[in-house]
Amino acid sequence: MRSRTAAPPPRPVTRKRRGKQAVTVHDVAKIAGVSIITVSRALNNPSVVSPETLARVQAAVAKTSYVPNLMAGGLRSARSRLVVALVPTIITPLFASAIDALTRSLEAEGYQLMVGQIGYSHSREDRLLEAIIGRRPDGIVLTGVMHSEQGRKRLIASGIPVVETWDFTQTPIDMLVGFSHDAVGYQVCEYLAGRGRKRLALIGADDERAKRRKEGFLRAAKKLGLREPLVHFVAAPATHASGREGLAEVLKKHADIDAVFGSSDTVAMGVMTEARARGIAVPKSLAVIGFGDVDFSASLEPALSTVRIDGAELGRIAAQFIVESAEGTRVKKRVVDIGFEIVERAST
Amino acid sequence: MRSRTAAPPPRPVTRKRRGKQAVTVHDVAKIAGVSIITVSRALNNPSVVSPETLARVQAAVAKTSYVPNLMAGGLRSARSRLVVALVPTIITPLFASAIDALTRSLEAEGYQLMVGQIGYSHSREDRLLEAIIGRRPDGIVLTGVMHSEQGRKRLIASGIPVVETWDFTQTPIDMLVGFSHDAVGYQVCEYLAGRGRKRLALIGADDERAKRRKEGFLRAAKKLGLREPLVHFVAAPATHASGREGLAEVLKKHADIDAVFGSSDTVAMGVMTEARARGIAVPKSLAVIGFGDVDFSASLEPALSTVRIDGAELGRIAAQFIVESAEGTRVKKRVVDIGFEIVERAST
DNA sequence: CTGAAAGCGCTTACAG
DNA sequence: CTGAAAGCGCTTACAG
Repeated sequence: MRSRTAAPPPRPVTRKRRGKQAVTVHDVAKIAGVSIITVSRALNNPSVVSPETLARVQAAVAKTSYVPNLMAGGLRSARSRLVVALVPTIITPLFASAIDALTRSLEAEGYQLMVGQIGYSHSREDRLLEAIIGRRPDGIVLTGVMHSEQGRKRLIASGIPVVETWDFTQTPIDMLVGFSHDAVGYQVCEYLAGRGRKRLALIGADDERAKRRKEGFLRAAKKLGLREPLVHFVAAPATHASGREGLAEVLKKHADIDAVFGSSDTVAMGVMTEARARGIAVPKSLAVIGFGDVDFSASLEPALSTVRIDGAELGRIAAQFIVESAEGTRVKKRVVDIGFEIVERAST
Repeated sequence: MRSRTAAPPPRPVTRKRRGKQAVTVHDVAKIAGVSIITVSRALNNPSVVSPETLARVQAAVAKTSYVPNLMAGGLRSARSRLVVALVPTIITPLFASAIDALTRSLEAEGYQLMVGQIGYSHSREDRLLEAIIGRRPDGIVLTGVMHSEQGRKRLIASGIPVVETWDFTQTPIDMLVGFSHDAVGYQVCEYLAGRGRKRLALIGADDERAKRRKEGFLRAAKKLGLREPLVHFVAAPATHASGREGLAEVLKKHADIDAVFGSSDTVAMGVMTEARARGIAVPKSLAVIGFGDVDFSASLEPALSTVRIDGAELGRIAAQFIVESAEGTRVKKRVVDIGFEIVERAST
């Protein structure tokens, strides 16, 4: 007995338990015959406890099916080990390989990725951001989202490391891994011109990045002395149907269009479908190129030319940025351009 | 001064702050001139505080950009207000509308949805489950995943409410909203037979649900006196390319196949692509029907017949199950069959 | 309508 | 290598 007048009261046996879940460090410690801090160390830093102690703790963990409460750990350590990725919608096949690589890379370092869909509208953004910041993630990865000034301010104010991806902006919030959409547009135009195409059109979504591709595309066309390309934009997200309608609209204005750059492979597929329905031969009469090189692009008939981004590499770099920031390492190179590649297939 | 020998020491002014983030209830309370519990009430239960107090707290919150730490709140209240949805992969368009409805319904009740991808392999399942249970979510929604016995046991042991979706099993873990895949297979077979098709094939992924559709499909074929349908299954997830290859393989065995049921609309699209490449007319020589009624199905050429599931309704019901469980309401009807609908379009 | 105290389940110093 | 105490930032009783 120490200097306190009374021993601390034992933990009440009657405390509420939510089902069988509420196994705590205390239960494990008791069974293993050690203190709670030793249980914590055995789990988080096993090399500093003796082999026998480790074994006893592990046996107790197994016996009780103990799963540490990460809210408690995160609260005390100010390290949630949670990373949130924000995407426009959960289904965009474009981001699949990047999200996948991000998940795996973070997992290898002991972090978990959770995905939140922010939608293309800005209305829910504020509430969602609050809910996310409230969880105190160790990092946030933005994938093709968040361009409201208020949202940006809120993120900066939160002090949470932020990695923007799939883009290359002049004013990154924090860290960035992406590529220049302007350059994509420019080079795709050059590529189509190099294949002998002269009367171009651009079809797809009106999101920020597509708009920047448009600018590069139009600039290149001007420089190359081509007729100004027709632009048909619809509200994001653009679909297969958008591609079909887009081609129909574009042909109304100029029946002589000989090449289309779609804002995604899905849109480009829609363009090809509409062309076929109208008896327009691809690529003979109309060249079609997409963006993203997704799952189905290579196996379409004709196979779809497209722009490929190394999503896996992008995901790995984003993970590295987050982990280094969370570990307190100074991330030196905070902006990475991963480039892109034009993939030539039968459709052009 | 009360009976303690010394006043509690003031909160140290030097405590570490992570950036500007570490605004706490204490900071807000100080500025508003109230106690921390009043701040908590103003935020969570505003009707019980006086209008003037409420206004002062709200002003202080705005001034400090305070975002409550949900880890702390969740730890104390044993209510994380977090729901986790587990999907095979983040991109499956099939689940998009359900995830979307789930997100919105939960949000309306003050819960957040986070999506975790479990993959089709079972190798990462255990670690992922531990990471999820560790966050103490108020509910878990399973979407076309989790059939390892160990995983099921672990979930049951956790005591967390679980809703299984997109399926109708004999032994639900807890709650369930789905439909019978066996019935889908049976009725699709009847439908194709009703359209005069006699030599059927099934192409797609080998996941649990597709296998059950197969069983219904084969049973119906037998009952109707049709030749036993050819089955070509590939490892999940099946792609557009799987559909192309599948048709090629099936035709090697029986060149006279006159109808194909794909395990997803993407697979069915691949089947149509391969048919076109081979000069096989759809639907004249070959009827094709898919599963899921996704985004692009209606705008393909020919438009794709398919099986539609009301994903939005499914998502809403799943959200209701979780919220009622979390609020302590006894959920009476714990199993809901939402059925399905065969959508006839040009491809059949 | 408002507040002081206690405690959720961990991990961080600090000590030995 | 191991442990007792303190505290992360909230919310829950309990009291007035």
